Amino acid sequence: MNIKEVANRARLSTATVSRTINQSGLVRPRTAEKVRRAIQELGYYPNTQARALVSGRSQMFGLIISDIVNPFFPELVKSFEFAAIHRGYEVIVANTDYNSERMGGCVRRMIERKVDGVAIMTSEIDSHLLSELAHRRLPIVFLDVGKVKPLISNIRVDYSKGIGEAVQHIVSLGHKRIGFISGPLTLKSARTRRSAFLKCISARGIGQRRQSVVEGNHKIDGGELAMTQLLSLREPPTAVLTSNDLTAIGALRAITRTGLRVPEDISVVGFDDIELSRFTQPPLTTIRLSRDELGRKAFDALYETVEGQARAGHEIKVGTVLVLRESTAPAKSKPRFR
Amino acid sequence: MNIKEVANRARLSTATVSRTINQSGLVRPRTAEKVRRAIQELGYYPNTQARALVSGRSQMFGLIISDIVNPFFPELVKSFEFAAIHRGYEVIVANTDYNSERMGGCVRRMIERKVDGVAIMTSEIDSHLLSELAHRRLPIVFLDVGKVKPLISNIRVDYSKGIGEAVQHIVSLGHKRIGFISGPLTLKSARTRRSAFLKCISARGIGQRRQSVVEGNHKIDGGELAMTQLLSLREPPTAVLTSNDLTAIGALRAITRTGLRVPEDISVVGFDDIELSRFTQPPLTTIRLSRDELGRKAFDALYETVEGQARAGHEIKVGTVLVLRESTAPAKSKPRFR
DNA sequence: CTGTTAGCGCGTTCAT
DNA sequence: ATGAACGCGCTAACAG
Repeated sequence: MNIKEVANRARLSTATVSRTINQSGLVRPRTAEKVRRAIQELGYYPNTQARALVSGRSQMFGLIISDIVNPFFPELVKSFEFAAIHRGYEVIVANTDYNSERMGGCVRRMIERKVDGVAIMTSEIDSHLLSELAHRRLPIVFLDVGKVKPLISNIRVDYSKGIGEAVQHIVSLGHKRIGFISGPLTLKSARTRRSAFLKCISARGIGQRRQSVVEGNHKIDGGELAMTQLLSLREPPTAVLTSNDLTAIGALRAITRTGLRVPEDISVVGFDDIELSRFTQPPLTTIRLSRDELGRKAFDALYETVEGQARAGHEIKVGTVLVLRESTAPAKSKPRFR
Repeated sequence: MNIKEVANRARLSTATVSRTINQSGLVRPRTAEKVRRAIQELGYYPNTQARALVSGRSQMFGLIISDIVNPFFPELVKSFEFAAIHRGYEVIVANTDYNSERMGGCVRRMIERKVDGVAIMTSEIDSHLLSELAHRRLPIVFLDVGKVKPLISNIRVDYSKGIGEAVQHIVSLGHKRIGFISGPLTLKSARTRRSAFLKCISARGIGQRRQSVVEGNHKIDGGELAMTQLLSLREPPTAVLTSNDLTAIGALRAITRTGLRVPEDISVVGFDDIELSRFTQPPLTTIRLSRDELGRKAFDALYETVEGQARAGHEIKVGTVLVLRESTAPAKSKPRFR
């Protein structure tokens, strides 16, 4: 089943069939109709491989993420794919499992499959991989890494706005001792969030103790552990910001387990606004980073670069915004500790 | 950058290079070494498209799921991909969004991309799509749908064991009124789970009222709503089984909101054992269906069919097993209702 | 407007 | 053991 069979059936040449399929406009409507009928009757689909071979474009994008099981990513993947399909692109997804060595394998696969571009949405990037990539003249879009160049786009997340709003919110509720549970500091994104928080705090002239900034692992158990640490301080914070929602959920658990209540005794703020956050007990006040937007804009960046004539890279901003729910409340004058 | 350049550099023919790459064994070790060096120096990767074109095999599998955002699927996708990469296959994932019309588009994409096989892991399948697929001589693996034929494999989930264990567990705790919250009955999988439950119940000679089997939507809000219905009955059930964990989490919420407690007042059992279930309040007793196993076995089925000489379909069983956590407890003699 | 034909990069005969 | 040449399905350049 190929273009030749269609041509035979329509009693036309393969060229005419090809032109009809590709809407080149140089085909008489009546002829085109014949072609379409033949295609219909045979249930013919063009062979993408062959097309890719001759055109040099695979119409595929790679999407590299850390871990599809992390609830941060599925929405990102979904919106990226949605945008892609819409434009006739296919997506190859690869997980690095937070392992920068696996990244090499992912990139290799992408190159072998001749993708037209790659979105690298992980927070860890091996720098010597970058040179390998640049070498390939492959359009890439990064998340918060490196700088814009020809072929290289970048999505910049503006953490400061959302975190600023959160700190403002917490401060206006009368909280004085504000803690922070970061992600694993090996992750660039975790470091960025942490320093954005610290900057915000000090900009407001709030004294910040070293010990009330602790490290989690961006998972529930890490959040729980970290919160337990904070609770064991002589003067525990009355409000805690976290580096992602899973961490916040862990914190919720630690607090509840101790017999304290959220938000009456301690306020908690998450980060990301994953689906689940609406359903925690209590629903989580959190800083939303729209993965939907991230995925869509990542695709757009690649698409613009590939289809555009200049092949220029783009710099795209994505904002964060505070979502108020029920895990934050005014500070008690005398918080009840055991 | 192609095989010809490598050949030139190694002062050999493209045929020899090709043979070396494909391990045909017909190359003198010293010659092969030359080729490898040239490949190394040029950083050459074979063009997968061209290979696919000539070999007729794309080394890609399609994976069709309902919705990557549904926490049931990411693990499945991950294990499928893991197995695939391991064997040199690439994966194209497609979401139907529970929309059987979109399924058509997904299948179309798969065919266009000339995948070597498709795993259809959604619970809804348009029957007239099946004929289209069968027509293509495309290896397929289904989940609980249809029967095994040449090229067509099937994964059968044995719901009865896990559900049997759960019912047994609940009954042995002294519960008499056992409710069930199903998934949307438009979904085959939901209907299967529901009827497995009903069969179990009646097999044990437990009277089952119609009204204590209600329909959810496999999401948290649906579970909450359905549980609210159950709670408003004159004699609400003292234990509730659900069609998936999200539903169970919704039920948890509804119960807690009413001022009742889990498991003291009402026991809840989930289904699937998603990651999250360990972290609910209380941790969820649930019937585990390993998505990991599902993904791996789905890949294996396709792989065996494609690489095997007989191209036969396979029937693979996947079991379920009860995971005891803390959302179930002995029935109170007189449950406290408001 | 339509047909003929030359590659795209590679695997695979068929020679040597 | 190695090389020359054909063809996979398609698009594009050139002819008509």
